[in-house]
Amino acid sequence: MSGISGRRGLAVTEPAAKRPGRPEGGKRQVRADILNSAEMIFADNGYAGTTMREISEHAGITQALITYYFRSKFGLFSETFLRRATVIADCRIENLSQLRRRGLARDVAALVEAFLQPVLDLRATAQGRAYLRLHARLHTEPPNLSYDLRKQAYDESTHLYVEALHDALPHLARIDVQWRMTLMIGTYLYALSDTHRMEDLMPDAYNAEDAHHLMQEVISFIVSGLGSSHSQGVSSANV
Amino acid sequence: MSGISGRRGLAVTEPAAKRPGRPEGGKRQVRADILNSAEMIFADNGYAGTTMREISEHAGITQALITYYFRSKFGLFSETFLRRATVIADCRIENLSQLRRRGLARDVAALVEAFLQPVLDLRATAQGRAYLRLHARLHTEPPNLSYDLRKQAYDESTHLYVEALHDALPHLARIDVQWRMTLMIGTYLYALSDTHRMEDLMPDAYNAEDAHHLMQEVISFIVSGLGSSHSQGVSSANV
DNA sequence: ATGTCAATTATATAGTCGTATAATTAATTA
DNA sequence: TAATTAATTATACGACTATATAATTGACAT
Repeated sequence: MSGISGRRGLAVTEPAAKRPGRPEGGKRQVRADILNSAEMIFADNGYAGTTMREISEHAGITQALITYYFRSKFGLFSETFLRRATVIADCRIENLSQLRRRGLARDVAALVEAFLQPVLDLRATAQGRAYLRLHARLHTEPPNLSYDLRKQAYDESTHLYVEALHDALPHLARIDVQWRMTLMIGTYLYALSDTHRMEDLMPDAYNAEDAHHLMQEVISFIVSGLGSSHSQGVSSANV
Repeated sequence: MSGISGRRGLAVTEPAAKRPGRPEGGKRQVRADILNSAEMIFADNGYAGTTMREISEHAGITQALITYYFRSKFGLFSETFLRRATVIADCRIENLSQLRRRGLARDVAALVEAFLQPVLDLRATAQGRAYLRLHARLHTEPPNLSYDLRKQAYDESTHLYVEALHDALPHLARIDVQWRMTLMIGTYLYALSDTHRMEDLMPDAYNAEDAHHLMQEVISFIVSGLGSSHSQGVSSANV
């Protein structure tokens, strides 16, 4: 904009220096800036659909700086995902402990809430919603990208909840609990990441105020599904 | 068959000619071959992660032939998706009509089955399972890719089922029916596409009985979720 | 038989991708 | 203060991308 000084002012956080070399001030938190940009763009375009250039432009730095901090595209992707995933998993584990201390660990609804609370909270910020989309998308990315990350981040906490649910639903076989846990994850991932489609299906009635309503819908849907008895439905073999 | 030797024999279906020009026999159904290859590869790698080369090699033809039949990469993607989507949507509509004729249109479980039957049947073949993965993945692809396709293919039939479900669950507000319909779609998409990963992980332990069992799990989970009453759950505001 | 059209390969092109490396500047340390 | 390290830009590179075009061959109608 302003001639010689040549600051672009397009970066998300700060103008940033344009000359090579270490910039003057301390603490530029450019690392976090890169992660935030990556979170947004990976969420929107997926891994293969995202370019390093796009991220670096969004973050207001050069591509080489991404390599400097994260070694490679996949290194960046991995850290972007794990940054929040570990927090979510830890929070779920802590919530479960709290339920146990309060003697509520056999209440299915309480377990579902304890499991979902960390991701529901993410809906409060645009950055958090971006992560939710990234998270949902990871389940459809090629296994060589997603499998280890999912396993590393979520296996432990998910297994703890399967056990807790099995205690809360002792009449179910363990494998059935696992399936229902899977269905629950699919339900919330789709619901939380695909608000656009919801708006499409109900163009007139959607507003941000209904976030709480959606939460209740999701939780009651899941709680009912988890506790369903096999007898119902399946009326005729072929319709 | 031999003639000028250079046949490669690597194509999925037939040896195919190597020289330029129109090949000798009639009816090579190469168009369908391309669609099948595209279905597989788009399903595994997503739109951005798939290259025309990969598809053409898998189909045993040259890249230019894809452009010849489908104009562009997106043209191929679009036709790959719509080829089965229109069949699924039509089948759902027909199933609903049949339920109405048989007086079962107010049975929630019957409605769920009628809606799911076309996609459940796709699980019978590897090609069909590939489409299911592609279908699930479409919901996380960038909107400019997926929006119009989804809308064009599924909006009509989905709206018909929302109306039918509203008739079957008259105590619910219409918007709640729409929420639950969305949750149902998320549940089955995740369940059916994730199943493929299960098959990959334990190829030996997977059999048709388990498939039927899973189907019942999914249906009863969804039927319970659809009919859930709001009162349950939501025990304490913050866990 | 002959000319037109359908179906295919071969080749070229302009652009974009991830990554590697060198140059540069400031902060930190000895 | 001198040397080293951290953080940044600039530039280059080979591989790969989607697509366009030309050449080639057989089928088919006249």
